Amino acid sequence: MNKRPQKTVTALDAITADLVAVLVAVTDGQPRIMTIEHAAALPSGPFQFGHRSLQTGLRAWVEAQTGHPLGYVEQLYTFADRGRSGDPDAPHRISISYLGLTREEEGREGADAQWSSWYDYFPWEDHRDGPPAILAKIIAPKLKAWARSAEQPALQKTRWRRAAITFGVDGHEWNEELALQRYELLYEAALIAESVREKGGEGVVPGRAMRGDHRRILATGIARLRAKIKYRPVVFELMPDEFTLLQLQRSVEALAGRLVHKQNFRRLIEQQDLVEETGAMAADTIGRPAKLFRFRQGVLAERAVVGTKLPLSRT
Amino acid sequence: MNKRPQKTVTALDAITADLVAVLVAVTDGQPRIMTIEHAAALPSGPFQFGHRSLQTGLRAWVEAQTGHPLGYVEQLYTFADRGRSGDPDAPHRISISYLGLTREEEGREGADAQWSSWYDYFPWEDHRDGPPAILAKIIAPKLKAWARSAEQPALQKTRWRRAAITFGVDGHEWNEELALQRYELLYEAALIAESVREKGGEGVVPGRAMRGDHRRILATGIARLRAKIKYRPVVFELMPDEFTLLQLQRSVEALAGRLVHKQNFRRLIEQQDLVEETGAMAADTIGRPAKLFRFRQGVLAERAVVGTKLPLSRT
DNA sequence: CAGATTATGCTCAAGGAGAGTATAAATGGC
DNA sequence: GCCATTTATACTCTCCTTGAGCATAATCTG
Repeated sequence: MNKRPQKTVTALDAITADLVAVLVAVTDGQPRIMTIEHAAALPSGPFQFGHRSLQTGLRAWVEAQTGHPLGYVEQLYTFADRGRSGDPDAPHRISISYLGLTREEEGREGADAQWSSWYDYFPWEDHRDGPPAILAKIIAPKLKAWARSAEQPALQKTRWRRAAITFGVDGHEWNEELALQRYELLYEAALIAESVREKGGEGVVPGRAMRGDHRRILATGIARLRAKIKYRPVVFELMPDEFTLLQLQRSVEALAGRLVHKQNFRRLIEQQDLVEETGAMAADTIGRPAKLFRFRQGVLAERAVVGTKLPLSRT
Repeated sequence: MNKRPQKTVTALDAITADLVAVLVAVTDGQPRIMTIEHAAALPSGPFQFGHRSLQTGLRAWVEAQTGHPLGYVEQLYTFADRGRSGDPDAPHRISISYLGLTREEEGREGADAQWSSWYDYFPWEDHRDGPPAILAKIIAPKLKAWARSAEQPALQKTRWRRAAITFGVDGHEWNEELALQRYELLYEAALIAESVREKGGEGVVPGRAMRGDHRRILATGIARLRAKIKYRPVVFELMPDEFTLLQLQRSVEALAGRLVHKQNFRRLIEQQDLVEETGAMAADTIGRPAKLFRFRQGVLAERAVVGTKLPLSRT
C-alpha cells in the first residue's frame, strides 16, 4: 500500500494517528453500525504515509476491513490518549473519528465484519416503546447510589441533578441528543465496563462493551446523527431509492430512538418539497398501499446548505 | 518544556500534529481574535511529548505565545495536508483546531500577539449595517465571472446557484452561519490570496490573508460560534461579570454579524431566566440608565446541557 | 362482510417569532 | 427650565409552527 521508502522521523513531537469510522445504516427499522473483531470494535486503522488525506485513509481501511464502500462521511471528533495504553513512555496516539452513512449491501462484509444494532451497545437509548425498563430498574438506582457516595452534600446534589437531566428522570424530559453525555456520565460513575477496567469498581450497566474508546466514539456518532437529522436531510443517505413515507418515518425513529406523530411527520416532509412521488405504489403490504417516493435531487443541493426540519414528538 | 529523553520513532505512520486556537473575545462591540506574527497567524504549536492531552498542549502554546489564559474551549476540526508544504516526501502534518472564548485582559499580550477584528479577515461577513458594499460591487461580479468561466452550461448554472445561496444574493437570504462555505467557495474560485498562492490566478477579494490554512480555521470557528450562540449560552464566556441587556445584545450582534430586534431579544433573555438583576444601574451612559445584570450561575449547569434560544431577526 | 391495518386529509388550540406602538428616564444644549 | 436626543422597558398584534386528535379511504384476512 505504501510506495514510498520507509522514513525515520526523529522527533519528540512524532505521534501516530488512528482513523475510526462509525458507519451507520438502517435496515428493517433498526439502526445498525459496522463492526469488526466480533462486534467489539469499529472499523479503524492508522493514518499512513501513503494516504493522500484523512478521508482517503479512512475509506481505505473501511473497505479493506469490511468490504463495504463508504458513502457520505463527516468528521466527528479527535481524541488523544496516552493514558489508555498504560505505558508513560509511549508516544501520543490520537484517534480521528468519522461518521459515515450508507445502505447495507448484501454479502459484502469481510471475514470479521458484521452489522450490529447500535442499541446492543446502548440499550437505554431506545425509547421507541417508551422508556426502557433498565432505566428505572437499574440505571437510575445505580446513579443515585453514585450520587450518594459523594462526600459533600453539595456534590451529591449536583451529581444527581446532572444524572436526572441527562437521563430524563425525576421530572426531567428525555432528550435523545444527550447520548454522549449519558455515556460519559456512566463512565464517570464507573458503571461502564470500559471505565471499570481503568478505575476498578463493579456492577456495570447492561450494554455491550467495545475495545478502547470505541464505544465513546459510537456515542459521539449517535449524538451527532440524532442532532443532525433534525435540520439537515441526511436520512436520505440511509434510504433506498424508493420508499414509502412510513418507511422514512421508521428510519428517523430508529435513529432518534423515539416515535414521531405520523400526520405531522408527513406534513413536514411534504411541505418542504424534499420528496416527490414516483407514481408507483408499494407492493406486498398490509393495509392500504402507500405511494412510493424518492428524494428530489434538485433540492439536495440547496438543502445541504440551508436545512430541513423534522418533528420529534413526545408521545 | 519536555522532560522526557528524546525518542526516535521509526515508523511509516509517524506524523506531527499542530494545535491551533481560534481565541475569541468581544470588546467594544467588536468580535476580536487573538493573533500572532503580525496578525497573520493564529496561536499554534506542535502537540508534544510532554503534553498530557490535546487541550493541555493548546493551553500551553496559547499562554506561551500570547500571555493570555484560555478559558472555555471546544474542539473545532482536524485538518490534514501534505500538499501545502510542497514536499511530497514530507510526513503528514495534521492540525487540530479549537475554539476558545474569553474576555480581553489589558496588557497581557506577548511580544508578537495582538487582538484583531475578525472582520479584517472577512469583511463580507459583517452585515450589521446592511449588506456590505463589497458584496454587490466586488464579490458577486467576480463569482459570476467564475461561474461563467465553466465549460458546460450546466456547471455554470450550478456554480452560480451555489454562490447565490451561500452569499445571499439573487433573491436568496443572507445566512450568517455559512461563513465557512463562503470562504471555501471563494477559495475554490481562486479569489482568496491563500488559494492564489496555490493555484495561481489574480484579482482576489478584499480581506486580510493568513499563514497556511489559518484563515480557513478562523472561518470554521466563526461559523461554529454563530451557530452555537443560538442554542447554547456561550455568550456568557465573553461578557464581563455585570452588563446591561444592550451590551449583551451588541455582543451577540457582533458575533452574528447582523442586528437583532431589541424588544424581542430582551423578551427571550428574560423569559429564559438566564440572567438576574444585580440591583445596580449602569453609570456613564447616554440616555436612560439601564439595569445591570449578571448570569445566573445555577442555570448554567442545566442550560449547558439543555440549551437556550436567541432571536436573530432580518431587519 | 367484519375486523385489522395502514394511508391520507383536515381541523384546532397553544405557543413562539417577528414587528410595531407607547411610555419612561436620563443627558446636553440653549 | 425646556426641548431634542438617546436609551430602557412594557405591551400588543398577527402570522406561523407545532403538537395533537378526528375522520375517512383503501387494502388484506378470515
